[in-house]
Amino acid sequence: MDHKIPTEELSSQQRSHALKKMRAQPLYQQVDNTIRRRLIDNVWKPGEAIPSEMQLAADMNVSQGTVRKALNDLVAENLLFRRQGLGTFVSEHTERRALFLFFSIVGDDGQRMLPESRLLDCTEDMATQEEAKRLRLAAEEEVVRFRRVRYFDDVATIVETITLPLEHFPGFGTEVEPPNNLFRFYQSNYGVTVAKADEQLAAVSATKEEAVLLAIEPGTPLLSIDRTAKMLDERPVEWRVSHCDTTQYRYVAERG
Amino acid sequence: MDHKIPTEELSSQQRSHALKKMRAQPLYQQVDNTIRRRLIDNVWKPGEAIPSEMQLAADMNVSQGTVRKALNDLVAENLLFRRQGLGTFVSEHTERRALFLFFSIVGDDGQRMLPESRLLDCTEDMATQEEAKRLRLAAEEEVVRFRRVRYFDDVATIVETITLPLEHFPGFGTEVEPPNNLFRFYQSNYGVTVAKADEQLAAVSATKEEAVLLAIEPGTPLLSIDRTAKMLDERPVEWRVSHCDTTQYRYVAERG
DNA sequence: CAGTGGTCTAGACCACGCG
DNA sequence: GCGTGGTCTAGACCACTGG
Repeated sequence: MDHKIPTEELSSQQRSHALKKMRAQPLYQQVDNTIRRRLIDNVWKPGEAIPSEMQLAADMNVSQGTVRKALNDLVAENLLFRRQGLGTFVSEHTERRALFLFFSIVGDDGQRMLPESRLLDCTEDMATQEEAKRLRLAAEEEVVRFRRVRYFDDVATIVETITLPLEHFPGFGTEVEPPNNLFRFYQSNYGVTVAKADEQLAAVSATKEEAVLLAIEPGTPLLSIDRTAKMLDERPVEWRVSHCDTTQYRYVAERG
Repeated sequence: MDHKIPTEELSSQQRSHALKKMRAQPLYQQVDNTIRRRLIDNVWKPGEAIPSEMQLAADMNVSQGTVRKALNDLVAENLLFRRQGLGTFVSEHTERRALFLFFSIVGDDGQRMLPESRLLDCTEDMATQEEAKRLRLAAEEEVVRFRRVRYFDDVATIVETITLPLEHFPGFGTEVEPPNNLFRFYQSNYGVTVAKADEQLAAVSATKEEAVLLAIEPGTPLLSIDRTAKMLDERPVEWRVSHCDTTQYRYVAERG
């Protein structure tokens, strides 16, 4: 920060100029980081409007254009969205967001829909070695582990095993049954916003139990989707392994 | 592009202002489309530098900032890349690009590498109904169809079936054997640039033939990657179905 | 050194949503 | 009408590259 005049009697504009030279990071990245931090700290909550570009620019002693560039990046990451004439808002985990951002299974016809869920079991336990690794937990930490079957149009299609660090989800599953849209539930009840997810896919054989649950033959090929969901600050918060019968459904992706 | 030229004694600023009102499309999108068109028409070829931002701005009678915004979008789509101090360049299908943009299989350890290929067969034929649908071909069009096995560290892992419209690839496969990096070959030898690809994944059982080729048991679950690759103008140019043994490898994706 | 892209500002006007 | 974001311009200075 320095590109403004290093003298005494300075207007706020001149002041920030004085500090803007020799900056290690571009101004718009500093603005980006500041805003990101406020999202992580829940200073601005999902669904709410953040201050206007002009307001933010005045607060941070930068021009509107610089704020705008920072906001553009955050909008591109789906952390914020804009509505012309209204303002800039913090993204929420709506049904639509879940469907298009974090759910990649579609019907043979390309139809997108969220499957219904039926809970199989839910227990609290110490993290296994694999769970600790995926969730970056220290040894001996507690987790909630639950499984469910998911249905498209009443046809059982997916068996899911989900592990959550109990630290971030106190009392999870002991009071109320986990709802179908988990990400929205994490956000509204625990202040945990899922921002990104890494997925690893492989083909596996249906176990006997999976065969019963999905009404298929044991050994039928299933698509395994191994997903780690992360918060705004990149910390993992959910590990989910979904085994999906792809007779009538497909996992879709776009590259390039 | 119209908001310039047709007046006599106006400053360029006045001129552009006078005609920039009431435009249907933002200026930067018109610039984007113009540049995109030149890429599609191979006016600027892969690897080459395009004119500088200042030059483009002067050519199109817009400000550098407007050109910049258009270029930013094209860079975000990986169609162009910039090198500070040097210029803006048209992207090429390098090994690196193939690996990170269009190849999603990684080792258990997260290691990325391109597998070697061995051609099984290669024939010219009429497009099947399915092929015509995937490649958006009219009835009775000719295609080249070939299959190959791909090896990671000399271990057979993937069986691929690839279909190309002969129209875009005259003489393909009859003269030289298709190389390992096909996209680069399409680009350098046929002027066909693959810009995007849609993928559909499912789990399938290995056929007897696949079992032999991959040295596995028949019925072993394989990951099926059904991919349609598209040119800059969205026209499909390659249909590829890869059946991958995921014992030691994974398909990776990132969401959100 | 000149030329390129990268950052930043200041200010104009437009398009939209709401009271 | 007013405040919001959306587009566009003009011009400044920085950082990097090559000759």
